[in-house]
Amino acid sequence: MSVHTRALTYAGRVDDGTLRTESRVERKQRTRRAILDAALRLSDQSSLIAVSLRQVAKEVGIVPTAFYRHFDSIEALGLELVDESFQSLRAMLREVRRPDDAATFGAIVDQSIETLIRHVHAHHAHFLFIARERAAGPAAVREAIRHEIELCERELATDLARLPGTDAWTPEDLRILSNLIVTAMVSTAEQLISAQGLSTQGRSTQGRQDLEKEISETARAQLRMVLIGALRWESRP
Amino acid sequence: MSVHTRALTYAGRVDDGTLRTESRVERKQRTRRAILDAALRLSDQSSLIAVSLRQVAKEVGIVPTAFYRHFDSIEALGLELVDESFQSLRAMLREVRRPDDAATFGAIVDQSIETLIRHVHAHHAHFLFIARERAAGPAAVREAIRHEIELCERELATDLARLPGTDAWTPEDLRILSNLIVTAMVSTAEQLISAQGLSTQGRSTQGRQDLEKEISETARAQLRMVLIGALRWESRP
DNA sequence: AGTTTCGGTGTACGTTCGTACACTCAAACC
DNA sequence: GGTTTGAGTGTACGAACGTACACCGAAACT
Repeated sequence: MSVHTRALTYAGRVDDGTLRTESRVERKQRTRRAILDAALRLSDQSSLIAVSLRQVAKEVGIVPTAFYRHFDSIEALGLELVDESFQSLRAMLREVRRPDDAATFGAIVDQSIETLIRHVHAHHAHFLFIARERAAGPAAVREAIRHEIELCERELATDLARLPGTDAWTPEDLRILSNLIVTAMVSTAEQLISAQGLSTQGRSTQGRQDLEKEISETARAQLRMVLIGALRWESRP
Repeated sequence: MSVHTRALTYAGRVDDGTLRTESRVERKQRTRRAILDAALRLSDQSSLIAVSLRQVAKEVGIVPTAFYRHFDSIEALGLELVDESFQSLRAMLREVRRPDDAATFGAIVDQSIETLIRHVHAHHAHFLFIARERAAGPAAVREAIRHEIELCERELATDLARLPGTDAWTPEDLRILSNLIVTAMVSTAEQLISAQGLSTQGRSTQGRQDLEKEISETARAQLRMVLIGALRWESRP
C-alpha cells in the first residue's frame, strides 16, 4: 500500500488536548477531499481511465460502495479534478496579468516564465493531471480540458491587446498568437513536469536543476522569438 | 462487435480461382498485422493502457493465449506501434525536406503545412496513437515517443541551418527554434485529428472542412510568425 | 426524547482480466 | 514418409472489477 495512505479517523484532538467530534458535513468534505487526492495520486502513473473505483476506495480506506456517496463515477470525479486544477491555473494567470504598466517588454516575458515555473512546482499534481487527461482521459474530461484551455487563450488575447505596438493586429491575429503562446506554455509545463518526474527515479538533484534551468531558458527564448515575430507581423490582406 | 472485425481465414482464393494455402510465415505475419490493427482501433477511444489482451484477441478472432505467440505484452505491442507510426512520420519529413532550393520562404511554409495535413489524413490512426500515448501510454511507450520526437527536432534543426539568412544562429538557437516549431506542429496535428473525430459524430461535412481550413490557416500564420521572429533574432551574449 | 438522515459497512453477484497447462494438426524439415 | 515445429485451441484458475442490496449507528432535526 502507498506511503501516502492515511486511514480516515473521525475524531480529532484539538489544541487544548480534548477530543472533539467533527460535524457530519466536515467528515463528508474530508472524505471527499481524500478521494480526490487519492485519484490524483493513482492517476499519476498512466491515466485516470486506468484507475478503478476499487483502487481509489482502498487508497482512501473506505469500502468500494461508499465511493458512490460522493461521486457517480470515476469520470464525474475527473470533471471535478479538472475544475479544481484550472482554478489554480487561473490563479497563476491572474498573477501574471497584474497591471504593471511600467514593465519593459523583456521583464514581462521573464516574469511570466518565472511564474509558470513556480506554479508548476506548487501545483505539480494538478498540472500533471491536466497534461495526461487532456490527451487520454475519458471523453467528457478531455472536452472539459479543451474548453478550459480555449478560455485561457481568450483571456491571453485580451491581455495581449493591451500591449503597446499591437494596433495592427486583427482579432484573428490575436487568436492565432494566443493559441501559439498557450501551446508553447503547455508544452513547457509538460517538460517541467517530466523533469520533476525524473528526480523521483535515480537522477541527481543537480542534474534535475540543470534540466529545469535549460527548459525555462528555452521557454524564455521561444516566447521572445514569438513576440518579436508578432510585432513585425502584418496580417495578409 | 466492431464493424471492422474480419475473421482470419487461412486459405485465400487466388486469381485463377484455385485455392492456395498460405505459408506459415505468411499466416503469422498476417495475424501479427491483424493484432497491430486491432490494438490501434481499440486504443482509438481512451488509451492503450485501457486496452486488454483479451479485447485485442477477440477483435482479431483468436483465443487470448495465442496473443503471446506474437508479443510478450500489450506494452511490447505498443513499442512496435510507435516504431511503425514514426516510420510514416519520417516519410513525411523526408518529403518536406526535398531539396527545392529555388523555393521562396512563403512557399516552404505553405508546402510544409499542406504536407502535414495530407499525412495526418493518410495516417490518421498512427498520428492519433502517438498523440494519445505520448501523454498517457505505458511508461516505456511514452519514453520511446519522447525520444522519436527529439530525433525529429534534431532533423529539423539541420534543415533549418541550410536556410539563407540564418548565419547568426548558434546551435542552441537552432535547438530552441526547432523545439518550438515541432511543438506547434504536434499541436496542429492533434487539432486536425480532433477535427476529424468530430465528423464521426454528428457534424456536417461542411463544418468539418471549415474547421480544418481554419486550423491549417492558423498553423500557416503561426509558422510564419515564428520564422519572422527567428530571422530577427539575435541570441543574447 | 423520538425520529430521520445519510456516510460508511459487509456480503454477494456476474464479468472480465492475465496467464498456466495440455492439446491439435498442418506446414516445414530431414 | 516419418518427425519436428509452432500457431492456434480449450479449459481452468484466482484476482479484480462495477454494482446491487440490506444493514448499521451516530449526528442532525423536530
